[in-house]
Amino acid sequence: MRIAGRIMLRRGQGKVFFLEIRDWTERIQVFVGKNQIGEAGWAIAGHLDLGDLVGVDGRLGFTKTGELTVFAGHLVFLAKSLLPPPEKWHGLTDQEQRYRQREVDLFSNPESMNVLLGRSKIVSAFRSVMAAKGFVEVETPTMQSIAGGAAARPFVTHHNALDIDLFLRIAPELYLKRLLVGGMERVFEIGRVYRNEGLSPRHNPEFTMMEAYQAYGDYHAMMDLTEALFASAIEAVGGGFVRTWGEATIDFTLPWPRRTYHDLVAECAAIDPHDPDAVVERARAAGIETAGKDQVVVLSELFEAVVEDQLTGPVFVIDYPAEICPLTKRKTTNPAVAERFELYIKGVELANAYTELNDPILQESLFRRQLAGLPAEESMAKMDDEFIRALRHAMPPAGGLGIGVDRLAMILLDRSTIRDVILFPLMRPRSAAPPP
RNA sequence: GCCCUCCUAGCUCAAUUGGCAGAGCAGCUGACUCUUAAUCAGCGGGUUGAAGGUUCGAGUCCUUCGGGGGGCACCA
Repeated sequence: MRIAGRIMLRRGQGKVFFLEIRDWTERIQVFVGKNQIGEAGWAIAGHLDLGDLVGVDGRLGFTKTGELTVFAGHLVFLAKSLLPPPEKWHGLTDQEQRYRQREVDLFSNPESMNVLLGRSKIVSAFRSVMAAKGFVEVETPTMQSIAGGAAARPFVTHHNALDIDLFLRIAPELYLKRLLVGGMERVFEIGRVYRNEGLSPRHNPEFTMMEAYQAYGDYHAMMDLTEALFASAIEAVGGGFVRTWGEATIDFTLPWPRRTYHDLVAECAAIDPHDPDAVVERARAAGIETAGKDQVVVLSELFEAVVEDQLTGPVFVIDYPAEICPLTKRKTTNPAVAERFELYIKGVELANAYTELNDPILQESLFRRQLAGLPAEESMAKMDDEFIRALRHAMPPAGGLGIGVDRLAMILLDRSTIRDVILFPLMRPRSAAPPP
């Protein structure tokens, strides 16, 4: 049999020694004996160090102690490690180095390898589900002249030939909806979005979002799709539907509860959300500044302060106040309520979806309106003339969905920080001179 | 931006009240043909993140700076 991999351990015993070789799936022991591989092979073997990559041809068998072993008949030097590997027992434990030198982390800590391969399984599962449901994967601009589709501070860059500033996208939403207008009835995109905001265990400036749009669907269809996607992701990484995340236990058994925003505020804050005085009073009690802010902005901040942390299991929070959802269709029975949901798990927002607003007249007026208490930067409502023009050609009624892939990976792979599920999280560059 | 905390050999970590900077692994030399983080004998390896200060004496105390981690804020 023939194997290749990195030398992780070497145990010498005179004219025979044992190697532990690891590839990205497994480790196996190799027996190398002077009499067995001959003078030339023994000469090569003398130069092997921990960290080197070698190829081995030999017979598969068992040692005296019963360990599965490749008895080397021939050794091939594949690549030399000039730098010493991390300590063989503890591996690389320093967080900074694990992120800065991810390649070393990956080959020395199998746990890290499994987590990051697990992330890839989740993304593959998403693609399989979407393909099975007839969605096509597309790619839309990541450099945009208007950073629309979400509320976030964008990164700015510059195109020299056109001499224009461009924003790195904060969401692909508006372009994907233009594809609906064009007749691509089921589209999705998995890609990076960029938000110029702080770093935290749940925030990296670039992160991966999946957005999907389904013509003739609505937000209920998106809830069903979300459940199907998560179920498939859970099956892909294994471990069942009742899972631990840190100290917590999360039960993903389908279906998940669908609770209205209104009911949750009433329940968690113990007030009537329709009573403006009660909302303001309760918000002040929670330490929220209310002066000069619209009622819905206060309500929204109250929701975050009082409700979000109590949303433990997977729960769809549905039917948001229309004023804070400028891209969402209103309920035909109640125009004050938008057909939107957010999926929360242990207080973390994992998904956000709408029945998409497809009325160009209303959309334009919502883009022009600015809610009091919200600076332009924090508003989703940014005028995008190209998008409005597209809507004027008639966009089919549709459901749209966005899922934070990194946060899902964190929860399904039981990691407490988003940096553990991103191959190369953003770090401040080292100022010291790099090694030669 | 604010608060807490950490930074000692390539890696993992010690160093008592402020009193000679150490160990294991890795490396080098030697012994060993069935080991399991192999073992045994020996040898090298340091501007203790940086600069300044207090002190007879600083890895240890103080100040500033750099970097990391955690938390807060931000992220509707």
